[in-house]
Amino acid sequence: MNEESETAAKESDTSRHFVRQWIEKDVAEGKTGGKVVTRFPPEPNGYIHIGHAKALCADFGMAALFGGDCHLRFDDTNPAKETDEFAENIKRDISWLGFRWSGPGDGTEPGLYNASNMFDAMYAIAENLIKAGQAYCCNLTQDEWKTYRGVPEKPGTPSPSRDTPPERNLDIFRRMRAGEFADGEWCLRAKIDMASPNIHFRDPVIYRVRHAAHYHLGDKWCIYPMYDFAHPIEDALEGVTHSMCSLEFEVHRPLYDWVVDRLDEMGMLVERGGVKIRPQQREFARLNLAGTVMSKRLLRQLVDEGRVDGWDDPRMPTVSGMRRRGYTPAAIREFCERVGLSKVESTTDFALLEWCVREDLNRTALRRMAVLDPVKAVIDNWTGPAREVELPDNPVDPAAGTRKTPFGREIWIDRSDFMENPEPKFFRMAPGREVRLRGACIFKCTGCVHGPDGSVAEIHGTWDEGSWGGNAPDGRKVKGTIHWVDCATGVEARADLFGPLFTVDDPLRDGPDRFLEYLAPESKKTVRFYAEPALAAARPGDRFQFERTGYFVCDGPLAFNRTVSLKDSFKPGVK
RNA sequence: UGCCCGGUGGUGUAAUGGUCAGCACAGCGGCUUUUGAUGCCGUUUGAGAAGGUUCGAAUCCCUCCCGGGCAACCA
Repeated sequence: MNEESETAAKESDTSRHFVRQWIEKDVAEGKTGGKVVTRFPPEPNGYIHIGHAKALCADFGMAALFGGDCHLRFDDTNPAKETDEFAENIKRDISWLGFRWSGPGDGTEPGLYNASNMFDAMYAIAENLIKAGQAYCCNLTQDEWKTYRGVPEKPGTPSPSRDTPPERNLDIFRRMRAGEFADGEWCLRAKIDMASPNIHFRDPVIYRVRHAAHYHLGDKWCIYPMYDFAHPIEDALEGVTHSMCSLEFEVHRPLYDWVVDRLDEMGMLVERGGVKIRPQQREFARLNLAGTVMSKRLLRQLVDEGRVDGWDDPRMPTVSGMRRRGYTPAAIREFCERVGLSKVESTTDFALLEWCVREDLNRTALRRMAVLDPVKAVIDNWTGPAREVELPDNPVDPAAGTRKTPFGREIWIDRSDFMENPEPKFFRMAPGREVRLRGACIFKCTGCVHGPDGSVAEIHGTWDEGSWGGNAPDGRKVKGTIHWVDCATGVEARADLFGPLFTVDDPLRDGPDRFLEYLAPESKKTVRFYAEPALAAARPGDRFQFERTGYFVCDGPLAFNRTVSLKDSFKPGVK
């Protein structure tokens, strides 16, 4: 397939989603001033996960598609739980996924913005609002406000402070900033519509008092802007044209537009190519993955309670977990593309992610032989010295080359490749049968000896010297081919095997307080195994296919994590 | 029960008033195979319901049903 048709085939699949059509239209109508600008705006209070990867693909993907910029913006408007460590990890994870932020930036580095670097501007805008009679200070308690705000079906009651004159509001607001009030004592509200059926229009809080040190600005501020106020300002001041977020923000959109209107009135919208850039928000469905949870709070709980070994535990749906699991950036991106973008709330099969991972790894991972559940097989008629077999490093990519592997009288094979009393359709090793030892020779099993507990302790057999290389000189067919490791030279290593973290597709079926009830009792299993000598050279991060077994990633000296098993159409017990 | 959003095979999606509703994953069957992998071929399964507009509706309108969101000084 040539490059052109490949692109065409892809476009017919999922890339013409509603977001793309929306941006295409705006570009055609000249609303972008010649450049599409998007942004990815994480709050640095946790690690990003596969759900963020979907947003990343949308934000960076759309910018790339239209030749524009995508900013990375830390939405650090709530100092309570934000840290530099989280911010740095987010940057590392985004880079690892292959995305590069671009654009002027706010002076820290190109393409990078921090909401906190716009606090001065936000404060000035708030004062302008007060002067224009569009915002007022309110000292109702949160409980009192609940009553004033009312219920959606009926109009709310105006705050007693609603008609305070601007001069007094300005005075209180400045005292809020000066630190004269305790948390919650006063706040600043936008004066909009107490009768609106949209609760977010009923005089929302836009600034609150919060005596907490900010991870970058320390104690410079004791008042902080709320998301609904800050986000449209950030977008506008950065010249963002298309601002994408998840579905739950749909009802916030009128407020987003209200703030943008105010900025427009104040003449604060940036101009580009002779056009005023008016940022717009659209919403798409979050990613849900069957068999896991995606909420930052719940993931944090798993970490804090020691249910997993950390944010980067290979069972976690975090980007750092997936990296340690051996997933590739390309596979994760491909997965996100295939999931697509829509407004339908949905749950994606884990199988699709695994397919994307295998698809990528099949092309790129070097093959090695490793026996995870070893049992010894002895070639009783082997008399000569040890030999070497040469095997392709990757049969689907001849350019990967070959490697040599020792072979001798005693080898390890996998316990599951031998059946003393073979069931129907089992065509691996069994007494009286021939099987091919991959790359080496045809082996005829003559029997086995048992250990004290009755299990198979050692398998015996003979080899057909004329079949060296794997094919019988008389042309007879041998259906089964199994992998092996030479006992004399094999290296011992450790592997962690992972299963689903939860026992059901939807761990939240009984609500977020009971998801731990569905935690799988044994989602991680550690085994010691033998592998061909070439595996000893593996460096952390190297990915391999253990032939007939699965894909593994090196996680330390002679330590491996199973990324995903190979598909296996052999169904034991099925006739 | 106020407002907003959404309903296409098992799953995720495409189509934008005009061929038998397409693609992918999963499933199933077959061929190839020195990985029961990969590759290749085939195949099962779908418009939430009822009306209406139209020569023609997944697409437009209406009613109903179902699912989700919104009432933090979180984001």
